[in-house]
Amino acid sequence: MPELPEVETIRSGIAPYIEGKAIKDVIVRERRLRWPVTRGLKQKLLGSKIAQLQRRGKYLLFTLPDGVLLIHLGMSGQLRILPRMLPAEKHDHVDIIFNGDQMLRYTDPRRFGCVLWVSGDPHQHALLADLGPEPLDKSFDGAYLFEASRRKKLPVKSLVMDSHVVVGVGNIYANEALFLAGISPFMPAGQLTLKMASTLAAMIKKVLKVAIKAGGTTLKDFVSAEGKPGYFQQQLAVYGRGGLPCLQCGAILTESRLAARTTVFCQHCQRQS
DNA sequence: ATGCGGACCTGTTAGC
DNA sequence: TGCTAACAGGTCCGCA
Repeated sequence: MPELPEVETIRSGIAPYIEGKAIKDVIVRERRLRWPVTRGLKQKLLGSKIAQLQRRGKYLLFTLPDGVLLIHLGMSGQLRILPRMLPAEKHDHVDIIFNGDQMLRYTDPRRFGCVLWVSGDPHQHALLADLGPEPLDKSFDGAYLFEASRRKKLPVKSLVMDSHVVVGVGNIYANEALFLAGISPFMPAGQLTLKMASTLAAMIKKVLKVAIKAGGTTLKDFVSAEGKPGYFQQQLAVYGRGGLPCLQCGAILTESRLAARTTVFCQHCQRQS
């Protein structure tokens, strides 16, 4: 479900409800996520206050006095603020209950996400240590992307979706950014010029920023912490528009598969090489 | 080292 | 209507 804008929407939506709140109870109904939910999670969390909620790529980091709660939503994860006593449904795997009347509920039908306790510096954790820069940071720019693409034969779309190169760019926004940059998703990364890499980096930033402002993209079931959908889908130029006319030139958009992911582009507007 | 395909899961939808 | 196959917003791992 979530790419960077959706995770950021969740982060900013949840933060005011939980920062400074003490944890009163923790209920784990299903430990079998991507990695097993940390044993003894309840003991780690009970009684402590969440100092802040940060994001690194698509990971959420809940900072507590003795460590960090690391949550990833995978493809189908949801994180919502709900009334404390709301009955659990089928895929409601973890509840974190606060003093007062609210809880944070983790729901994930496909169970590709994770809920892990990390003691010590979370950025040293194996899942975070090797991540690339944040796309909205200054360190991610054309020069960086150009350098990262040298001697690479893989398609440029796969390059920008590699979290070790840059975090947060999933299938929707990779398609959109490549369209805005006028670059074919299939172009071998090593064929990018510095100018193309600069345009692409700029378009990645642009599309992510606009999507964050819109509260993310709701194709099917994405909802924010408060249960509200996102609105960026109204601005998608290519994703989900295969077979429809290109908004720029009117040619029919091509839909194909690249690395087992749906890829939509305009053969006229997006250069092959 | 690089790049690809498979794997992990369930739910929904398209097609016969 | 019902069955089956394909597909879905992620990403780690093993293999060539």
